Amino acid sequence: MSQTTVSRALNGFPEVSEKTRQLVLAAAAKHNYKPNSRARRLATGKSMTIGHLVSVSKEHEMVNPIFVDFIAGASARYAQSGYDLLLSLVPDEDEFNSYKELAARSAVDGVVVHAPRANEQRIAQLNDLNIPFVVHGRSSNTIEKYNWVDVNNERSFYRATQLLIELGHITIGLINGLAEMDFAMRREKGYRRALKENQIKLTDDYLTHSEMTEPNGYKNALTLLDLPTPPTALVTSSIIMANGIRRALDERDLKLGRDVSVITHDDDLSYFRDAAAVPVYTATRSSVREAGRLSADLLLKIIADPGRAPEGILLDAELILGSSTKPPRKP
Amino acid sequence: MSQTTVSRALNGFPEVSEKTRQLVLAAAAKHNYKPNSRARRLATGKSMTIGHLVSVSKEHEMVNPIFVDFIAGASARYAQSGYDLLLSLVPDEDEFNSYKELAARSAVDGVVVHAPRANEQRIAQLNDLNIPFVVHGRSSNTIEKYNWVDVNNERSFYRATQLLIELGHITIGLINGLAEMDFAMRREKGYRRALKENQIKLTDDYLTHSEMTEPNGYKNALTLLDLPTPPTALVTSSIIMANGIRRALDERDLKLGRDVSVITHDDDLSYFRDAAAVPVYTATRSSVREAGRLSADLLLKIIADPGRAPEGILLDAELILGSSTKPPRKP
DNA sequence: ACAAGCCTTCAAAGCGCTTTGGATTTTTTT
DNA sequence: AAAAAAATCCAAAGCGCTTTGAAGGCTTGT
Repeated sequence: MSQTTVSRALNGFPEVSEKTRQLVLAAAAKHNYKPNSRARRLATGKSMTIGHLVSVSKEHEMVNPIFVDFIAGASARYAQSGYDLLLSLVPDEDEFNSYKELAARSAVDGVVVHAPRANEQRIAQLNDLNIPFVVHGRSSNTIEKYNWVDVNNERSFYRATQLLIELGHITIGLINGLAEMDFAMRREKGYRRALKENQIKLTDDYLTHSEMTEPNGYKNALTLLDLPTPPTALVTSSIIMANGIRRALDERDLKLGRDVSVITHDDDLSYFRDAAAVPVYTATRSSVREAGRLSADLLLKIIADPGRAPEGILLDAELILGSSTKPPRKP
Repeated sequence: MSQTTVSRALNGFPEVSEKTRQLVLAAAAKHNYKPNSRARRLATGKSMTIGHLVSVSKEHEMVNPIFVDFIAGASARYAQSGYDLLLSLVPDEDEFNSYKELAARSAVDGVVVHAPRANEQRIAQLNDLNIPFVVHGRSSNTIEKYNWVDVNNERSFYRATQLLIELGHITIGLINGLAEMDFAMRREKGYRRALKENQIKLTDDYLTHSEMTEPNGYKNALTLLDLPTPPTALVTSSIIMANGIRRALDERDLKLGRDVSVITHDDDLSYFRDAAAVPVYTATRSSVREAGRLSADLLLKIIADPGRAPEGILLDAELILGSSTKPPRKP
């Protein structure tokens, strides 16, 4: 049997009879034959690989655990379509060079961009490189068209803040992610809008920006609690920070909910799933794993049809009531 | 200039003069030329790719965040040596098939095995497939020779338990990872040995096994605290569970350290770095990122020299004193 | 000045597939 | 039964590199 026939049988071309195809498939299965990826990729001109470049800040060397869940969502989709996932953690200063290199040696058919900043250089750069990509998040100060999957951060944090205000809170702190991050900026915007609409004036002292680690949650909560007029409620961007906040409250002998209300954004991380009947935290919840799935689907669509007009997928976070929010304690 | 000369100049062969090489390099830099990965890999017969298969339990769909930090460590090493990192999250039931498929289509030059069980099938299977691999961890009930990088789990937990006993604790609980995991088994062994050497007899009620999530830490701590004779000290396998334990203590109005002592294993995760002058938790600490680096180095060595005798690298966790351990409270 | 020897360059083969275009066989139509 | 059409199959080219084996250009020694 000729090489051509085998190749066609394996790749589902119609020129080969069903009988022959079955024969080929049986033989392949028997000998555990799979076409060599390297040869196949050279012949087809496709890399059958999606790149995920996540940048690691040189100073802090930190990698946000949400990536695992995001990638868990995406990975399954790639596998279904026969794509491999190439992961690269790059120091943020040579982020662009990494993209350029991947493009030059054409190692990937597409990439997903993680953690975009409010004005993100990578988007224009990737458009220039002409390599299909999807951004997980958006970039506010970018005019270029691009594909993205994001949560409605502004609205979520507006609602969260609004909820606290309706409960009677006036002094509300925001423990946010790094200031340059797009999601952090949008969340701050939502927070500010709610305050403004309710004629609440707060200085920027009630606002912190940092990498969303547990220790930072702790530290920033303490900072806010030490203000002359400490907040009676906190909004925070990550359930990991919320863990730190709880530790700070604990140390100050304050009770979560009773003494200080907390609303957190909840990415529904598998190792922090707040799934009790009454969740621990009132939260703006949106599954980052689902975002991973959607991003993967979108990227595969773009690759299949390069002419496609850029698309944005906006996910609405649910506002889930838990036991960490109560009216402020009467003095 | 001929293709040969260019290829040799780029790949650092001695047959090309320094002058020519500089010329070639300059031209390559100018046009941002990088040899096409696909072609190069076919020609050399190497995939220049390392596979990381992490298995996702079908039911829980969970991915342990320690992978991010481990991979962050490994990824840098791969990049240095020109290797790509192929990440695949596979449902645990078709773990083996995934390896087989990777081998058949020869998509990787080596793999690292994550989260080995006490008797791990994959080791024999990979030896059969004859594909270079390193295990992050070990597998107790495996006779095969293999390369591994592991922490001295048994000794760490022996020391941790011993420390609690020396402080005066008698009733000590262990909140461990899944029972089938090798690390969990070893840690239990260390815990039991310390108890035994001190003639302390405890039923298995003081021992829990589960995936190491925050909610499980919480739940299991409550279970232990609700025993007729509640433990005055707890040892746990993950700082994420420790967060859950602290929540449980908080809910019971118990103070970490004062009322209940806790020692946790600390993988030094970037988002949970316990770096205060006096750490929050007394901990057996070992950087999983460092383990990632070492595993990568070892794997690259094996690939470069396939004849190499299998090697094991045993890391000793430090026992770090924090403020979560005190003598038991006098009743 | 010429042969020997080394340094440098090159043409061509080959990596293991897919894909093209043509050849062969089988089926259908007249 | 012969011709036309459809269904199969096949040989060979090509994907973009690396690598082999041989040729060309320089230098050195006599």
